Amino acid sequence: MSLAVRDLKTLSKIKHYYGFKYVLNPAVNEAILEKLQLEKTYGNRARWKVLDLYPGPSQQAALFYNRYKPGQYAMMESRPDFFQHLSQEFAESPLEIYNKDPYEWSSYVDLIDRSQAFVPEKQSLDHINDKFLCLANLTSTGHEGLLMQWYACIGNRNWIQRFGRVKMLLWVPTTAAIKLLGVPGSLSRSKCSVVREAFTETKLVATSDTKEIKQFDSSVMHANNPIIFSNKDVWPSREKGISLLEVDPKAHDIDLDNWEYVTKHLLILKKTPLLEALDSLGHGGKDYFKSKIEDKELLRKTPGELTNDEFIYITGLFANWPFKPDIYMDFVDIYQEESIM
Amino acid sequence: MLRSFSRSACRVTAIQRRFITSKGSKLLKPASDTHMSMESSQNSLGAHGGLDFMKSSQISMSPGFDPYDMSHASAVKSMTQSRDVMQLWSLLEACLYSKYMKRAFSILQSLYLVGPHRHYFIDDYNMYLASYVENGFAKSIADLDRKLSDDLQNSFPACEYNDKTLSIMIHNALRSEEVNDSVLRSINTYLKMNMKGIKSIISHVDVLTVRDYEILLGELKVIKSSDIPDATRVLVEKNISARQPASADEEGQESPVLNRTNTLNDKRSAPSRVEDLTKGIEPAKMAELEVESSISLDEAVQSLEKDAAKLTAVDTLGMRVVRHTLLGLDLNEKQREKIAQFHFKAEENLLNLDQKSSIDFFEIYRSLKSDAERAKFDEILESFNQERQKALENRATDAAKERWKHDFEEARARGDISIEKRLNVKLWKWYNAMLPLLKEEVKNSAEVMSGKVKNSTKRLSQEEIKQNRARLDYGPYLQLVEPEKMCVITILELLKLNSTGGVIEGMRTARAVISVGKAIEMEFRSEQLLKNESQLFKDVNKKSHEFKKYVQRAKSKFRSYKIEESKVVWPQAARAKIGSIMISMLIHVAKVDLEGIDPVTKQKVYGEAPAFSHGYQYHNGSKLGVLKIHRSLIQQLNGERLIASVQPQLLPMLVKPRDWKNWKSGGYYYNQSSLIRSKDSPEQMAYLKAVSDANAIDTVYKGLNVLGETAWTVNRKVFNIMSEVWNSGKDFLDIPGIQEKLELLPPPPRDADPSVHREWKLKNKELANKFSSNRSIRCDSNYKLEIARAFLGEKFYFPHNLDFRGRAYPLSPHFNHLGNDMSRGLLIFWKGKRLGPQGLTWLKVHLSNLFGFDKAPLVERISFAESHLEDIRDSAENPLNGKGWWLKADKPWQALATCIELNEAYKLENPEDFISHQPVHQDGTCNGLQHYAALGGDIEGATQVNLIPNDRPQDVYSHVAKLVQARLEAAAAKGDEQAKVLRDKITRKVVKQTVMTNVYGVTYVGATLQIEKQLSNIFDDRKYSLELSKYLAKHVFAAVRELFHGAHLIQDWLAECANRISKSIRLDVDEKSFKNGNKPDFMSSVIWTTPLGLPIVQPYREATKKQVTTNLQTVFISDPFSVNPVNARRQKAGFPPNFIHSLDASHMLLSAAACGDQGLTFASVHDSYWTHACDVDLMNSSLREQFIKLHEVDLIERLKNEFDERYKNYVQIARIDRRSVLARRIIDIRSKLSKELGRPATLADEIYMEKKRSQLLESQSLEDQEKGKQMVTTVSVVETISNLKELETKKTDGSALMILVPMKLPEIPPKGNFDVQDLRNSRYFFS
DNA sequence: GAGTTTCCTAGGGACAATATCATTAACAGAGGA
DNA sequence: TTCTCTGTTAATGATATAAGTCCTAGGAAGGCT
Repeated sequence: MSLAVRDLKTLSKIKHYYGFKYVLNPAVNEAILEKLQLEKTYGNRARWKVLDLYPGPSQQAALFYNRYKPGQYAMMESRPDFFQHLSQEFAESPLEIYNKDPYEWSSYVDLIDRSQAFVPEKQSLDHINDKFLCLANLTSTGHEGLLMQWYACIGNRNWIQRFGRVKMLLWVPTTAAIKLLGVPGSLSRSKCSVVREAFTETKLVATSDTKEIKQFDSSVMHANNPIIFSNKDVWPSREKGISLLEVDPKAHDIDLDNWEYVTKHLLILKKTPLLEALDSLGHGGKDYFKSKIEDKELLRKTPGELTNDEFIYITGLFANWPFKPDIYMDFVDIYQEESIM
Repeated sequence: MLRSFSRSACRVTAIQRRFITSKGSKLLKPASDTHMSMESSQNSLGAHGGLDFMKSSQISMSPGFDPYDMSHASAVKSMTQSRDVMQLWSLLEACLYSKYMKRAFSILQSLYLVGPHRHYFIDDYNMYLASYVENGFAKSIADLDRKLSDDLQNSFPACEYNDKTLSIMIHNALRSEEVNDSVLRSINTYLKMNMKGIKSIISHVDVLTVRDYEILLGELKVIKSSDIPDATRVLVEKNISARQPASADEEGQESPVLNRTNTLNDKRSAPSRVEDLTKGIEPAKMAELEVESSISLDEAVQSLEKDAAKLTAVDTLGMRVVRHTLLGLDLNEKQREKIAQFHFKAEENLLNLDQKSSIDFFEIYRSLKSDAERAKFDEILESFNQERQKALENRATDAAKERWKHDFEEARARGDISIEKRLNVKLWKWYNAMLPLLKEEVKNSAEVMSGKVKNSTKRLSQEEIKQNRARLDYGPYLQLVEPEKMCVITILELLKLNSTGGVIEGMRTARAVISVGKAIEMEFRSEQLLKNESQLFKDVNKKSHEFKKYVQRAKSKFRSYKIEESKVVWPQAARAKIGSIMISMLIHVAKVDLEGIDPVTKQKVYGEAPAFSHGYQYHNGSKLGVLKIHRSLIQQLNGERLIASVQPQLLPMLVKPRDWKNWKSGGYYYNQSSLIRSKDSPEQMAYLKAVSDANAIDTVYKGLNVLGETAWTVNRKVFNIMSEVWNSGKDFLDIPGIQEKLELLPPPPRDADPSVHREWKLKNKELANKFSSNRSIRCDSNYKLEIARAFLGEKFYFPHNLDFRGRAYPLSPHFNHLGNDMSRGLLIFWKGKRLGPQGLTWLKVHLSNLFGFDKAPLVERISFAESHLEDIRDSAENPLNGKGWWLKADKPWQALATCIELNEAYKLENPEDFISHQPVHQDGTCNGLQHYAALGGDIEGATQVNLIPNDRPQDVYSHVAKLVQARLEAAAAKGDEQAKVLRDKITRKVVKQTVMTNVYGVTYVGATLQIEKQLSNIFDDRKYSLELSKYLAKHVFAAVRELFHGAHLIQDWLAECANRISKSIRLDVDEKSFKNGNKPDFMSSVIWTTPLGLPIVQPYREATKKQVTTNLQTVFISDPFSVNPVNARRQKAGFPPNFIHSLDASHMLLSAAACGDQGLTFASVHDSYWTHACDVDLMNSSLREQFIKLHEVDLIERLKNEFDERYKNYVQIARIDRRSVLARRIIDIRSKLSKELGRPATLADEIYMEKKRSQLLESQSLEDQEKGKQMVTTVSVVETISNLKELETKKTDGSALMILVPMKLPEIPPKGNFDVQDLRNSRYFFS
């Protein structure tokens, strides 16, 4: 049996979209699925488990299910209007709806560990998990933080990523996609793009035809050749567009704590020559690294031009620095004191 | 009685008066002139209880006076100009001091171009000219003549010289080698050129030196002795007679200064303004008296000291006199010996504790037997302290440096090379490393500025070019203070800022750079005063003691003259730039030695690292520049006494503060402080200046001076106990214990659930927070204790100034009587008074109050103390090892002090004979509510807060608690779960703080937190208790509202007024305010005048901050001169409490003045008033009288009149239904207007139209008035409508029409029947 | 159908700061009229 | 000589940063009496 696929006109009647955006043109969604060629990764459909976070109007879910009929398709949605919509839509279908907030970490513990309602297979780190796929929509600007944390979870191997290298298909605001896909030396190079580089292989699958897409690095557009759909297919449609990312986690053995400290601090001074920037890592940083780094060419580069491998190299030196600062004291507590009588 | 009846009478008079004054003043005159003209009519104005309100409010509302609240465009223009002017001034000043005359001249040219400033331009030119002369650029008299005429005719044609210019010319003429005929001719010409009389020329003591006066008077005989300003005159005459003993008599006869008619031109030299130390005595007489006594002393010194066997050498004669006088007192042997050995070196820094062989002045003073002896002692101590104060204020940095050097040399002598070197040794090394670097930089920037380095001539790298460009910016400021001093300042500032701003082991960069810049500026200012001083007095014969007094007096006069004159402050950006230069140099050179473990080899490694490191940290995604201090240094700092780094401007004073005479003259001697500390609000400053110049706030000065006159000393017994506790390092009462270093929790495994990571982060933040707040409390306590230690046995004073609402605060922030229980416990009055019967009982009451037992009738409180006599004795004699009864008090340290005092008294046969120094406090019952009750005439409220006589004091808090209880019962009965949980938990303590702060406009959130603090003791679950607190806060608010209904009506009225004012538009706004469509920027802040005449301007505006590039990083600082829209929210929320505060401040100042008149020693903490135990009754009756005096007038009515007047013709925006008749008429008018304009009319156009109408209506000509009446504008249409309220709609969509309506303040709530006169018999009003 | 309740959203607040890029304004200099 | 155009630079404005997201007021809607 096939699930009904609602069109934009119908779905736009849902009252609240809670700041999220969805592509509601079935043709576009079909084209995307076509392009992804998920069947190559997920051979065993019957044991394939899909977790759909913030499914919203669920057009994509319906299309997905119709196309692949995975063994288990679970949706996590707690927003009243959407939950209600889903309840009606999929009452008689094999799709499972869980009234839990994907924002809460505890929702996953409940779903997976406590209730055992959705138990994915844990797989080793030498390949992408071929029984578990995660779909999510994080297109609300307010949820950008969550997106970044999910990326961090990939590095930490916790959250759903504890089941191995779980592929994720993420709808995100185009601005976030731009930030994540920044390459060394580009304008949009930032810490989160280094995170992306370190932990994942991320591809731009599709993006709306808004003007921000000029800011994607040309190499990205070239290599990923994304589907560019009309922003009119997005609901609710504003001037800012959304993009779909295909995230394939990588295995890594990075000394995370030190690496975080080093990248975070160096990238504040994106355009300052590395030698100078290194001084901001701690007392006497300049002298120490100058004595350790042989490659003077590297010292002339700026943090914004460094690749993750170079960051890892610097992290290694940092870790062996006898007088390195305490990286866990790296925060401030503003708003105390200041009470001048 | 109905309010409307009593309220209207006053209004008529106000308007009439305004009419009179507005006719009398000219529009374009500078504000101060306008006020002068008003002064003449002031006598008729003082109708209201003799307070200064009327006089002052009229000044600030006079037509010519409009400092800030003008139309947006003109405000922006004038403010940008005044900002430019400020910047130019500070640059000009800097250039002059560093002798860049060329650049200075070009700055002058820029200043000249600033139109509105033209009026004052001559002052700037004079400054330039004086510097030109002083630095010897004028080769001859003719040379300068040429320059002057050339400058004034060609460069600055619109500028005219004034008398000061002439005095500079004269000074220049007198500089020439010999004083011959041509000099005389020139001088005569100058004198003839006077604008306001010769006397006016001669009055410039800041230009003319004593020697100048001598020549003018003695040799050339071109001026009369009576023309010379008082303080200087005596000096000049004495000097002449010293030089020419033969003619001394002759001159002497001429000199008696009886001429009192010379006040016309120069107010400052008015003889009635007697110098600080000689209050009340005519100067000339005083001088005579002193000459006599000191001369005889001089002789006596010789004879007496011959006998003294082992006197320590004292070099100056003055100090010999001091010591001599001390020895002449009736002292015991031990004291004599101490004095004999004491150095009496004023230069010895008070803070150099280890080197100070201390002498307990207080102990000596207390042991004196007669009043006469005490008076003599006080006088001599004052003159010694005068010198010490000067040394303290001026030599702080040198003293620090000397100490470092000393320690360094000592260490070197010992051959000490251990890694843990003493801090001072390090500092000395840094200093020595930094100095050459700085000198080089000073030289470089000097070269850049003098144009020697051209970017084009030499091949410079991009960076050097950039650096040179920056040098052009900060260079001038770098030349002002000796490099040596700047180095010391930088080091001290950075150490002082350790662990501030929430940074764990360091500080915020932004704060650091500004602090350093500011400290350098401060140094420059006081140095500048000193330099000028020595320059002008260099020829004065200082050898004899007799002269010292005159010199001192003349200098002090000169100083306040100079302080008043200074108008420049360095722009924040300049401070930051200078600071960053200094800091980056220090970062470069300051190193610490380290040892650590190599993570790879696991070997011990040694190294060296910069002591400071610049980096960044994130907070919520925003970056924060931080300056980290190396951990090894932090550990050392914890153990050090950092007292030396406290700026002297932050310490109590050893002598009586300079009296407040003027809005920027008072307090410290070598540092300027302003009457009101309104952080960068030029708006309020402008108002303040105007009323101050018109002498409309003399009561304020008087009150403040009384506060400043109170002499204090440290309670040695309490200090010793505290010191013992402190040194144990354990936590005790509110002093946290020593904590080594911050231990954070280890991170959880990486693959733990994200929620675990989150928990870990939160916990660590909490730990860090706790750590640093403990650290800062301990550090602050350390400051207090160390300052107290330095001032042990000393007599000292707290100079006060006001916050923007008029509340008084001591200028010295660390240690003062406003501080916590600990500071208060340490302070006692210098002066002692016999307890007497009343005093003894009050002391007991005081103790009872300190225990929190303060709401019982006095008898019960007395018996409370009496029933604990044994505990008191135990606490006093065995504070740390006894039963520790005092520890149970609400305010333990003060309780301990009182226990000791009582115990001492009871040791006497008759305790009433005890001489007590302990301040006894009298606190109002929720002082804010007292004022509200008086304002609203609210009988029930008045009863609750003891305005109405009663035999038992009322306890508001218990009462509110009861009401809340009742509400909870009711709610619980309805099945409210939260109410059920809470109903038996409501105590007085739970609601107390909320009730108290409710008056002061505490927000819902704030109240919730307060209550949560109390509930957290009962409930463990933080979340749950927070929830309950929220619920309870609502009930407490409601209960207070119910109980003080009248107060809340007033409060709401005040808030609504503020709301409307801050959302109103002046008629002369322009389009710029309308830049975002129909949402104009509102510019009017709430302004009112306190009963004492102090104008208050609420400073809440939307701050605009900008990034400023400095050497280290950019810093984000706000520009105080930018014109910003008001922050309506804060204006509204702030006004009710601020208004009440301005009233309690007025009450305090009035009481202070009254108590001062009665000879009481008086101190106050806002609404807690202190005096000697024996004087409490006297003070109490004063407090009541002054409260009555304050509230006799209907203050609310008067406030409304003031508002109506000040905000007359303002309009506000309303929304009405588009379909109404009114709306249609308005649309009609608008379309007509559009047609006339040939474009769509905007709100701005409408306002312009309305402005024209109001101008016509207010015009003098009847014809114009008639025209105005005929005019139909969108506003005039609204005026005809009476049911506007009904038409208003809240809709924001198309159905609503935005219209302008005249701003109208709400009607005053009706006043109740309470008569404030009843207060006179209420003895629990303050208790 | 009026009023109450509930739920959403905006919007205020503390991106209570800083590096860097983009855009605009100002300015100087050259070249043409 | 004066004026206009163009290239350069200074000044100003905008945006991203990290990564658990605070709360409450106000308004619309929806479901109830």
